[in-house]
Amino acid sequence: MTETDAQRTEEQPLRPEELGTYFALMEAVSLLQHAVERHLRAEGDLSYVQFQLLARLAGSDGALTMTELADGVVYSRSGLTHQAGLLEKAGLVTRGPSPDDHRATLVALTEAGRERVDQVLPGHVQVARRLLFDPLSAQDVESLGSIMTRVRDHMRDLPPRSAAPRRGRGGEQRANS
Amino acid sequence: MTETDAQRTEEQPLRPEELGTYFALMEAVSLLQHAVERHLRAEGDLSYVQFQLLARLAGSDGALTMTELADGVVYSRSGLTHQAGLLEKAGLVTRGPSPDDHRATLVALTEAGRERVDQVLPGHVQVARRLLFDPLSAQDVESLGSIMTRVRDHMRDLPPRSAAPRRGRGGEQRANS
DNA sequence: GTGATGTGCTTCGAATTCGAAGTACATCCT
DNA sequence: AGGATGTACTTCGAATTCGAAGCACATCAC
Repeated sequence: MTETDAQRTEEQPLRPEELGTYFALMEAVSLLQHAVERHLRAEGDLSYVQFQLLARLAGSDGALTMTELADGVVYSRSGLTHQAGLLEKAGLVTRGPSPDDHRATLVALTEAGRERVDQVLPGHVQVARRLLFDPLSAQDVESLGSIMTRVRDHMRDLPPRSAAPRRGRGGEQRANS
Repeated sequence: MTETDAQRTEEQPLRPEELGTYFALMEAVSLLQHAVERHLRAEGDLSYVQFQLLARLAGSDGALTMTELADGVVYSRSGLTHQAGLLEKAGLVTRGPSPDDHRATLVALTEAGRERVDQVLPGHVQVARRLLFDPLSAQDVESLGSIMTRVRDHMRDLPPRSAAPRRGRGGEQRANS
């Protein structure tokens, strides 16, 4: 974190090295995500989002509010409402009002939900291992983890909305037609 | 530490190191993808897929068939048909029959399509730089590129089908139709 | 206490994606 | 040739996602 040029984020194009890295990253993750999704659908009749929600509930032993549950998984509350409704209809979670906040909804995992997670988790892990970790060395895994953790934390701290990132001095205008 | 190669892809759970790497990777790319998508929509009224298609056409100067164009971008031909139709209706590409294969459709970039790409590319690159490359050193970029290129090529070479999750018991035969 | 603002969640509509079935052309086998 | 198989692409229907608008509750100001 020593040499951080303040002007790097200006108008400079990406160098070939960076471009290749960017494309490889996006395509690899896209492939991985589709493979994982297909496996989850086949083995447990779950979408990736649904699995993420169940896994997050399994992780934190208590119940979570809709907003806490959505954090980092979906980008709209309505999407979560839909998925939570499906999971509830499938008997994998329960929804109930919070005693604390009477406008919040607490979501909790049912026994069937926990079983479903346990059912698909091994296969999920196996796909990740075969597609992602097999061609990597232990050193690669550590580097990748360090890099992506940094990137993720960086993005989380950035203004999530495009709300005035920095008092655009000069041309921010978009001559649209 | 002893490496049991043969059983790595078996039933072993991921070690905490690997799990953290996996989650960080997926979440970071998800965040990046959403940010990029929003930017493309705002600046050029394009979805990420549409931009990828246009960029791919701009890269290879000639025309491409639908299948070539879809490769690595969408995972169903029907999705490409839909998007190509939208792009054609917007005047960004043209579709015509191939003189070689009379069942293939050649897609080519129009002048307006090239202009659109040039219009959104700087902003796209800027988002990628700000979100992805800013917190990374040159060494990180190189490592990430090397790792993800390897992973991507590994996935491309794998059997794309998810068949035979277990040793083939039961029938896979289609005695129908 | 009453009103104004903010938070949590849910409909509602539009856009996108995929898989399965269908059509048109090409290629291979006998 | 003639027929079977394979390839390229296009409808068609189902499922998912997001954003905007709306409702219910909470919190703050006066």
